Amino acid sequence: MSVRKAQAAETRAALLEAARQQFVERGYLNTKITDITAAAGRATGSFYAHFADKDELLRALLDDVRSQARDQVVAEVHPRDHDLADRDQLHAHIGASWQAMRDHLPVTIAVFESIVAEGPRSGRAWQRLVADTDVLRDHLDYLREQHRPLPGDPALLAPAMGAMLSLLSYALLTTDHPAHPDTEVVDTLTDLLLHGLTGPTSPTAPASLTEPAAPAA
Amino acid sequence: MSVRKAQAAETRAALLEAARQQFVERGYLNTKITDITAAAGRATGSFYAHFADKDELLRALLDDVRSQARDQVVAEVHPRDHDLADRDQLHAHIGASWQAMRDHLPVTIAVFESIVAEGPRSGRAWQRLVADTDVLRDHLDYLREQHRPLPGDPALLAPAMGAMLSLLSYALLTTDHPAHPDTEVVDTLTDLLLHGLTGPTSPTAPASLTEPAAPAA
DNA sequence: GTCTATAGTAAGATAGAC
DNA sequence: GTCTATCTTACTATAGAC
Repeated sequence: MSVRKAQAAETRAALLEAARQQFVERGYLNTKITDITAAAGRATGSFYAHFADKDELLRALLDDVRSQARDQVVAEVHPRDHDLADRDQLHAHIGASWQAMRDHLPVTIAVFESIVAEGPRSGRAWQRLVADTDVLRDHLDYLREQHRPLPGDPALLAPAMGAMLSLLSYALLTTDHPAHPDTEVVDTLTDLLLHGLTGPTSPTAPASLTEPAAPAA
Repeated sequence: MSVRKAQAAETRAALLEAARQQFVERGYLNTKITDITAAAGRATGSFYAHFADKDELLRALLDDVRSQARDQVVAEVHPRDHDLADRDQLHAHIGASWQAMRDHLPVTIAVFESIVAEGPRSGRAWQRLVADTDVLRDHLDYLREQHRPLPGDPALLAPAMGAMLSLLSYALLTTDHPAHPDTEVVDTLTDLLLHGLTGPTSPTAPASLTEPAAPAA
């Protein structure tokens, strides 16, 4: 690679990194092109040598995230018959999603804002919710095929679960002094999604069929 | 009321109504002041005789919604000891929330967009999630006081449930051809939140203690 | 490719007649 | 209070030297 190309790649990388920082600091919509170039220590005009506009830069950031995610998936292998009704496996799924959103917080924020900014008629919020919960839905379909009891259509359940994770992570991760640590959030969401508000044993079930009335925690 | 005042009130109402329409059509952020005045059949300058900016207009819309909601709450009375572990009552709660978001769709959309536009550092997403699920949290606290089993801290559970409702409603209600009717959504969310993915009876429980194996739907 | 300087644009907000 | 016309601003995006 020539010196010129290396410098160009460096500038491009600096712009991407500066953008990440600014997106967390100001949000995607409030970040101006000049905010990015200033944070990267470059001139305004240099931005356009690498990206047509802010949107194209965001797509570049997204590509990075996706290629990373692809590597991870390949590394882990991910069979369809994961049993989401098993607490450990559900916990792992939710924990991984949460961690991914935290790891890629600038992109998480930027994508969220850009989708909302597109306006309601675009229908992209639903599109993305469906797309992002594709794997989840596949697992639920598998459960259904096995005649496991499910509270509803996997095509609706998966986006619903994704909505909870997505908005809650956005809200919590963008708070300076989070009221709840990650472990608590993941544990709570796991138990909520696994057994609901009523807990593992229904409180209305006759006591004789359950344990000898354990004292509540 | 004088004629002049009546005309003014009429213009104000026309602006509010036009804004509602435009917010659904274009979204809050993409709606220009001129879009509102044009849709209301008024001149651009007239806007500023009634509102300082778009944000103040949104606050006016919010006040309308809040006063309506207040009336409804007063009408229904709403005791703290509603039992959210009872399916009918949980179903009613979720159904009412869903219906409210649909009824006030323009404001739902606008508030959502304006919060996101404020950027991540404002922390307002979490603030609003907590504020909007205030009543829900109160019900959960009550359950906890009665030593009912809960999957986690009501201070986290309530916002989590609110996040699911909020983002899912935004995504679904802004789709032209919704893939799922309201009744299905409310039913599914109710069952998911009540008993989780595992359904009312744990699939790992010995069959002898449950019903004689009903065929899956 | 990167810089400085500037052109272009879109929208918010105001002035002043009626 | 409402209108038309205009001012202002803030940002995007480009031009042209190096």
